[in-house]
Amino acid sequence: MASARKTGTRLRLKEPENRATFQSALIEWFRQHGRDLPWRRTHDPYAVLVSEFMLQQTQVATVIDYYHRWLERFPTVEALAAADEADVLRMWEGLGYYARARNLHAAARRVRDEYGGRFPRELEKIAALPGVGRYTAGAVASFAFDLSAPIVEANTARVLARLIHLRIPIDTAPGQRALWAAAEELTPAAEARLYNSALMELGATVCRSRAPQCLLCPVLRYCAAAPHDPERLPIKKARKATIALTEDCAWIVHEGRLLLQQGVGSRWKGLWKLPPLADPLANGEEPLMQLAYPFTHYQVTLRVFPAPAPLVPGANQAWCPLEGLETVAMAAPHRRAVRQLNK
DNA sequence: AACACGGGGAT
DNA sequence: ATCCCAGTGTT
Repeated sequence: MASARKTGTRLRLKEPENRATFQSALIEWFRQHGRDLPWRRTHDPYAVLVSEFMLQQTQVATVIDYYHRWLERFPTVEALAAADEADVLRMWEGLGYYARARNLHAAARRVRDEYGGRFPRELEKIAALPGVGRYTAGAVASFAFDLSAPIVEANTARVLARLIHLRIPIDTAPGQRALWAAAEELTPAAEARLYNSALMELGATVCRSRAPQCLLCPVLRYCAAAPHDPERLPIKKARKATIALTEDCAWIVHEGRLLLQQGVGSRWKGLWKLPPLADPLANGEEPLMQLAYPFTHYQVTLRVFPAPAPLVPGANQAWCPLEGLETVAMAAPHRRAVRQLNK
C-alpha cells in the first residue's frame, strides 16, 4: 500500500480489488480522524432521522444546538408524534426550510400509526416517509441499521466527482446519475455505516470545496482528479443573478399586544410575521426600521412602518401579548425586527 | 429541467 | 458580495 503511494501508482476504482482497499483505507482513516459528532454517538433511528432532517442544506455547526434541544423536548418518535405543530415549529425556529419540520412531524406520526412506533428497517419504507429523499433514506438506513445503501450529498458528491474526475455539472440529471452510480459501485456490502460516515467526513475535512488537503488524503492514489486540479471540481451550473426587492410590513401595537399574521402559502407556512403592508402608506411616512436579508437569489429589504389598529384582525391574523412574543414561532427576519422594536 | 424553500457560516 | 451547506418536493 505504502509503496503504491511512494511510487505514485494510480489505482483504478474500476477494479473490484482496488475498491476493497479503497474502502479499507477510508475506514481506517475515519477511525483515526473522524470527528465526534452528537449523532454519531447513537444508532437510534429516530435520533438519526432528526439529525438528517436538520442537516439538509444546513451546516453541522448550526445544527448541533438544535439537535440537543430537539431530543430533550421530543426524546422519542412517540413524543414527537404526540406534539402540536406549533411547538414543533417553535423548536425549529431559525433553522429555515420549515417544511422539514412539518415533514419530520408527519414522518413521526407515520411511524407511530403505520408501523406501531417501530421504525422500518427497509430502504424503500424509509424512503417513503415524508421529507425523506434518496440521500436521507440511505443515510438513515446506513447510520441507524448499518444497511448497505449509497448516499450522495454535498460532501460525498464532491469527493466522488473528484475521484472519478467527473467533468459534467453535478446539479443536472446526468451528473446526478453518474454520482449515484459511482456511490452504488463503491459502497461496501458490509460496514456501510463506517464507510458512508468516512466518505462524508473526508469531504467535510480533507476533500473540501476550497483548498482541498490532498496531501492528507488517505485515498489520494485512487483519485482521478489528483493529476489535474481537484479544486476545479465539482462543476456546477451558473447561478442566477441576485434580484433586489422590498417588503413592507406593519408595526401595530394595541393594548399591549402586537398584531401578527401567520404564513399560509409555501413560504414561512405556519410561522408568524409582521402583517404585510401592500400599500407602503402613500402618505410618505418614515419606516420605524429596516433590515436586509438574503433569500435564495433575492436580496430583500424589509421595512417596518407604524400603522393604525384594525377594528378586527384580518384573516390569519392575531394579537400577541408583547411579553409572549418569544413563545411563538416567527420567521427569522421578522424575529429580528420584532426584538429590536420591542426594546 | 427549473424552481421554491431559510438561514447562517466562511472567505 | 459571493459561495456554500449531510436536499426534497412541486411544477
